[in-house]
Amino acid sequence: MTADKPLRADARRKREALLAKAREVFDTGDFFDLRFDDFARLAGVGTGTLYRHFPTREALAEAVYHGEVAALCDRARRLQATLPASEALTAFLRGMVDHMDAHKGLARTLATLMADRSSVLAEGSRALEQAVTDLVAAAVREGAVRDDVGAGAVMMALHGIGAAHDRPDWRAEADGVITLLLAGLRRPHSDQAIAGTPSTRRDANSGTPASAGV
Amino acid sequence: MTADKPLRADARRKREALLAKAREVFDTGDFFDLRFDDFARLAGVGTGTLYRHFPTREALAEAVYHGEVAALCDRARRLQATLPASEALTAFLRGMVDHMDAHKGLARTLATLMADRSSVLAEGSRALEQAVTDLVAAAVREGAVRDDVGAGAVMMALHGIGAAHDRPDWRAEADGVITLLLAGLRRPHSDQAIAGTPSTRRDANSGTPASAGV
DNA sequence: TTGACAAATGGAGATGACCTCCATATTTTC
DNA sequence: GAAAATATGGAGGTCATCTCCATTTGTCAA
Repeated sequence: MTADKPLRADARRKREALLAKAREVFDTGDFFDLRFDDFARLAGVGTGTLYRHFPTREALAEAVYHGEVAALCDRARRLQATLPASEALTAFLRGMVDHMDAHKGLARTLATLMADRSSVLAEGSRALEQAVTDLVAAAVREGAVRDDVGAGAVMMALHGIGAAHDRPDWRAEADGVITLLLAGLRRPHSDQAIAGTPSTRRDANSGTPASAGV
Repeated sequence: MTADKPLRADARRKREALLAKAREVFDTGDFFDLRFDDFARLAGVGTGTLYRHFPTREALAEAVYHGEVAALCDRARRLQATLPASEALTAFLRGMVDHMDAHKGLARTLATLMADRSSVLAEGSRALEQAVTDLVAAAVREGAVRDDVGAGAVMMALHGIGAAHDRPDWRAEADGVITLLLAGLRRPHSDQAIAGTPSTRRDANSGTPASAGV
């Protein structure tokens, strides 16, 4: 797919400088207060060069994001090889919050960029989603986790955690979300229904959207 | 707080026109492809007038959002008055997805704007959060729902649903999130722990962030 | 080493969106 | 119906974004 060309020496150097500065500025959270041109200057690079390497803010974000995702995927794989499936899942999700907490500015920035309708990042997170899918699938196979809710739902919730930066009580609430997810994923004992009735019956029906009330 | 002045007749008319057009364009999803100036023209209003009424895109969004939130809060109150607490909560959350599904473009637009670091909207959703908080609190009082996870977590997850527009299988996944939330909220039977151990013990400790993992 | 070709750089300047300002128009009040 | 108050609209200033190309830097063969 990506036929990566050998890239000349100085090009590589500048590119690296840009990425490094980007990670730094992302983490500080100052990315949006910065003129893109000024960012170039800050990284010791001309405007043209910046644009040559990263045509848009999103492209830059994507590159940074890739690193993040790769690290998380590694971690997922390591956990899956070490722990029983459901524990691996738990550890991964809990760790995810830790990670976001430690790099709040970055998570914040990425979530913001993600929300801009540039599905560029969605593409980048494909790998992450695969990792989560694997974790969930393993836990399902192990029998500890229900099989009627896909990993996509978990991804959505994670997205919510990332996007809800600037909530005053972010950490506690993020942990809360994970707790609910994990508790919710646990295979129901016998009584399928939770409480009350779903507004629309659509358990095994992913086609027709029901345009019910308000 | 907001000392609403009587507002002259023509002003009211223009304002209304702007809001109507806004709702329309939001719902179509074309809001971001539109120069703000052109939006004014589209609503049959001069640029100056647009800016007088809504100084920023976000201000406009907030106004539209207010209507949405009010409707949802009404619905929450109605449900709470009609149904047992846990059923009311279920119905509300399920209905929320229905609503987002029916007005996907609008939800999309709002979520995007929400993510731009303009906590203007966060302010606007205060009321919605209060409604959810009330629903959860009632369910807790009724004994059907755990009391160690606040409504904030639910808000986060909802935010995730809204923000994760443009997922190909959005509807099913959104339903999945709600299912997990509801199942997770159900008061645990006896075994508190879900599966495995949380990476950091912090159940009654909202202060120190643990910079663990990855 | 040197010459020649390819690749990359950087910053001056065009572009175009955003927002302000104020002369004119509309509404309200007395 | 006239004056005072309030609102309108669009021409034009401002400023971030991005393009273009003359110049510099790196690579490779002889």
